[in-house]
Amino acid sequence: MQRSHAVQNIKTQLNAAQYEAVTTTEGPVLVIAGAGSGKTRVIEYRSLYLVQQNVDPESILLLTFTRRSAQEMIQRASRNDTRCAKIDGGTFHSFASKVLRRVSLSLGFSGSFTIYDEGDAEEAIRRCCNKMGYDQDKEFPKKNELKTVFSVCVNKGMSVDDAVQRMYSDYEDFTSEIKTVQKEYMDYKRRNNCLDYDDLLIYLKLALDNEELRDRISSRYRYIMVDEFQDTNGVQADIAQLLARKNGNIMAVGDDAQSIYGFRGANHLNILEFPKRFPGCKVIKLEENYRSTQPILDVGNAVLSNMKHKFEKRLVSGPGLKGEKPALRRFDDIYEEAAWVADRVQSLRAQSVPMREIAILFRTAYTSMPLQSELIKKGIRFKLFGGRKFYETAHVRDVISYLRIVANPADELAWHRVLLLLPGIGTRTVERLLELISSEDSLPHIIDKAITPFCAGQKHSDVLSSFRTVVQSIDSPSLTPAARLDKVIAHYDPIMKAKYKKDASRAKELFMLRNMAQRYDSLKEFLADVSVDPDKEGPDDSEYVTLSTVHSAKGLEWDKVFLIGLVDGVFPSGRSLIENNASDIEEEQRLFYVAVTRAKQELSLSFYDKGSGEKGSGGLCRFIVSRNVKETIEERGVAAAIRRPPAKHFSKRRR
DNA sequence: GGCTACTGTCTTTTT
DNA sequence: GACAGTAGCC
Ligand SMILES: Nc1ncnc2c1ncn2[C@@H]1O[C@H](COP(=O)(O)OP(=O)(O)OP(=O)(O)O)[C@@H](O)[C@H]1O
Repeated sequence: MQRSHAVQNIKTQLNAAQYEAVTTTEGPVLVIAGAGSGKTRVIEYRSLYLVQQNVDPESILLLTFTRRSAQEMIQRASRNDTRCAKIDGGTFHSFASKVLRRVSLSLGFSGSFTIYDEGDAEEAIRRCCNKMGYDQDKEFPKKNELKTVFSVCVNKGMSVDDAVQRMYSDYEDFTSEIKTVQKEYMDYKRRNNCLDYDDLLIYLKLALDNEELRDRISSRYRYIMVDEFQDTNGVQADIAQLLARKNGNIMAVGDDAQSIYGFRGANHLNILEFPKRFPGCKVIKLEENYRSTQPILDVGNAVLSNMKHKFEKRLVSGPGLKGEKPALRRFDDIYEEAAWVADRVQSLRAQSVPMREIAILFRTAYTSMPLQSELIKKGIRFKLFGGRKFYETAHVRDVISYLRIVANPADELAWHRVLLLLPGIGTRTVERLLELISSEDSLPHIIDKAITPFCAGQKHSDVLSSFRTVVQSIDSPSLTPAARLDKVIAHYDPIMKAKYKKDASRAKELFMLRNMAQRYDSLKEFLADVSVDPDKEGPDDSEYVTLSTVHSAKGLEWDKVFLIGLVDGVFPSGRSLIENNASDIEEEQRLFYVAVTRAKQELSLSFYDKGSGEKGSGGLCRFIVSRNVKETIEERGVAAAIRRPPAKHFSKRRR
């Protein structure tokens, strides 16, 4: 009785196609539909529906693109039925990290592995190059280029030869050296008990390829749902398939026109070929858009129609929402634009528009700096997404490294970092110490055999013994991660003050880190989340404007959206133009489509003249210049720009 | 010999 | 503002 009431309730929240997707629980299902058509809502209500059919929530697995979106969906479903909180969800990477801690021994490595972020991986590669003496050659590929090659090999399933030829043909003469570095790098990670992001996927797939392990991992999952399937890569699609092999109940959701992670190996063909991969798959299309007004959708449609790959879909507002044509404004420079946007946000605030319903989107995070200072000047609170900084700043990494050596004493990069901070120790001494450290197998041994003897005859013996004491004291398993951080920070504080003079913001950030750590009981979990979950803070219900890269805005929506910096060479990015690679530029175009379709009621487009540099025209973004797109927008003069006195030319010089 | 402080270069997008 | 490379200092 109660159940049918609940199902009835679900039905009222969905249209017919959505309802069909929600209630088709058995077998493979593909939901493919345009932006704002209610795909996310399908996943949310399907989770709820399953649980209300008395499916064990722990047997439902929800794989999404960011952990934040998984958590949000689960949270919303839980509001209707608290059992939903037990649904298992996360990104492919976070799922892999969790599973591998459990089964790593069967694959031949310890469960206490460290996860490298991009910076760590590059540093490890640098060390491998040095070891081989390749760093002497100035022409040799840079470490980040090498990382890209290795990553492409994994994520696009290519050989080193193909990857080098396709992406860096200049380096073809180095191909055999590059292969050597790759081997060295793999060896290095194994010795140090570390995995990079790609390894997480590779090893998870490896585990799933083994029948017995696959059973151990996947038997508990009876229903699997994957969001944003157009942005999965080959390995991830394989993983999904292997996980679903037993029960066959898998739903993929996505929109091929919104594929924006090709640079990371995503293959938008995955979603189109999903029915081939899963024979008997039911394909459901959602036709109506519930998010945006028709004039906003018209811009999206015009962009869609310009794409080389033709998408037959057209976005139509289901409820027939009316609204203003999106406006396009031109500014003299980026500072004018920033000042104008900040002004507009301020007047919206004066009209009591909730700040949560406003977002300012841009192609690259660092171009938002002028805007940030304008908002600060006006006392408008904002939160920045994308352009990942926090965990990458030197001081945060320093502090985290102390914890890493405790969690995994074989983590050479962490030792390297921590030792270099000590006075009187430079690169040479660090290398000597690392040599000693690598031959010991536990932290106490390392301290006894390597650190203590070294400290003996040193000048700065006071600092060195303080270092030793701290490392020893944070090795106690009974301490919480936060308590350990306290000790580390106490030791690190004077080092930081010496390194960065008077910088209060860094101390504040370490305090934030400590607060985050407080939510964890286990050190390993905390460290795993630091690398696998970029989401820094907990829930925050204060009022703030969202500043975000378009990539990080995927799947989200706001009443008012300002899309700034629509300058050819900025958006599309200069990098994509310089290579003149058609598929890169198309990805930028899809990115623009994603950006436009975030807005519910009001969309403002703006650009400034940059003057043509080497890359791009420096004028208006090429995706807007097309006649059919221009017809969907309203070009506005900028009264505000004239109002601005030359004050900000001042700030321009100072920036 | 090894450490440190200084200078010039370059900055897409993210798990 | 972070990093690589370099010159000078202990
Ligand atoms: N059946 C419906 N009736 C009314 N509103 C709906 C319905 N389905 C979805 N919506 C609303 O439409 C908006 C967009 O939905 P949703 O975020 O699920 O779309 P999406 O397809 O996931 O979009 P994107 O591809 O951009 O991620 C949301 O505000 C959602 O609440």
